[in-house]
Amino acid sequence: MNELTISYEDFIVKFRKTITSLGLKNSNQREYVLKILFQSNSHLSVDEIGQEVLSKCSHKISTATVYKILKLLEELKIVNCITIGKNDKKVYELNLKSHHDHMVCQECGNFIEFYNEDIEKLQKEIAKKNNFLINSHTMIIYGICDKCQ
Amino acid sequence: MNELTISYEDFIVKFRKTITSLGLKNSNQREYVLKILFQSNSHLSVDEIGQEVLSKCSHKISTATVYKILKLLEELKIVNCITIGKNDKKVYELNLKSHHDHMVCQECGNFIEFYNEDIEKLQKEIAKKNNFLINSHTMIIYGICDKCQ
DNA sequence: CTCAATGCAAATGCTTTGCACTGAT
DNA sequence: ATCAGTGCAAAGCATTTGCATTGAG
Repeated sequence: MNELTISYEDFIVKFRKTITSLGLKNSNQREYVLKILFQSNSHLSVDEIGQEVLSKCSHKISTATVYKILKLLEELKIVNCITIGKNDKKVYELNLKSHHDHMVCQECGNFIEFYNEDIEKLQKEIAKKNNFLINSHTMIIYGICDKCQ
Repeated sequence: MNELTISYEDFIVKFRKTITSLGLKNSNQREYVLKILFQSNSHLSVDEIGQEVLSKCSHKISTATVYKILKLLEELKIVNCITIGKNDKKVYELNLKSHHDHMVCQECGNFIEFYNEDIEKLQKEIAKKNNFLINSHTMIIYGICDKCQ
């Protein structure tokens, strides 16, 4: 589920082109956030991204800026955001991975990612039956993971 | 999807028994909220519940109280809460209906409910494979509904 | 040089909490 | 009479916004 098919270098070059083609300006902050997301295997919250930028890039980044950057990246479909769990925390991940859904352990908070072709197919069928045009979907299974039982 | 198998009278009598058996005290406010949820076909936000209580029960209810009541009802598994859409609004519905998932129209905000036995089965299989104990799940398909296309 | 991006602080919105008062048992 | 429930206002968070400053092109 986690094999990225693109190197960070290629990814960032592509990102710079995207930014430029939109008439926007790139910034170190944007690349810091992307680097952190690229390196991370897990889903990160806004605060976690800020902390990681500080510790791994030695740069204090404003929380407001992180929000602004993530908003842009979401619009560009470069990151995904999911709202998870009891406290409805929002977490972000790069959109490089193929689509997948999540099982969340209510004990330890860890995620298991999964993908099931048949479920995707069934979703499309249901949508078609209701003449509903699918844009995206989220599916989260809550429970207790192997370790925590 | 919407056929309730219990009358409001029976439902509220059962609720009173539950409250009493827990050593709690019932209140008009709790019954107002339950009545509104019972009457409603849609998912209501906290504010909407407050407004409906005012207009249909002629009683101004404190928002804090609505939150407290909903929290209790969630713990008692009497209501479900789902977080939906762009603005991550929380909406509530009675747990009387059988389990179902949702399609949300990103244009008009309306929901279509659906239930699919095969998807439920597949979820259970996936969980079993990962030795994950399912507690609950949410599945939301985002897109554009029939009317809005 | 120009205009977008950043960063701070203030503002907003949703939810929770503390506490005095009300009301159910 | 007792103790839970309510309602208000204040406090807490997460997120957004306004605006002056910084920096990329």
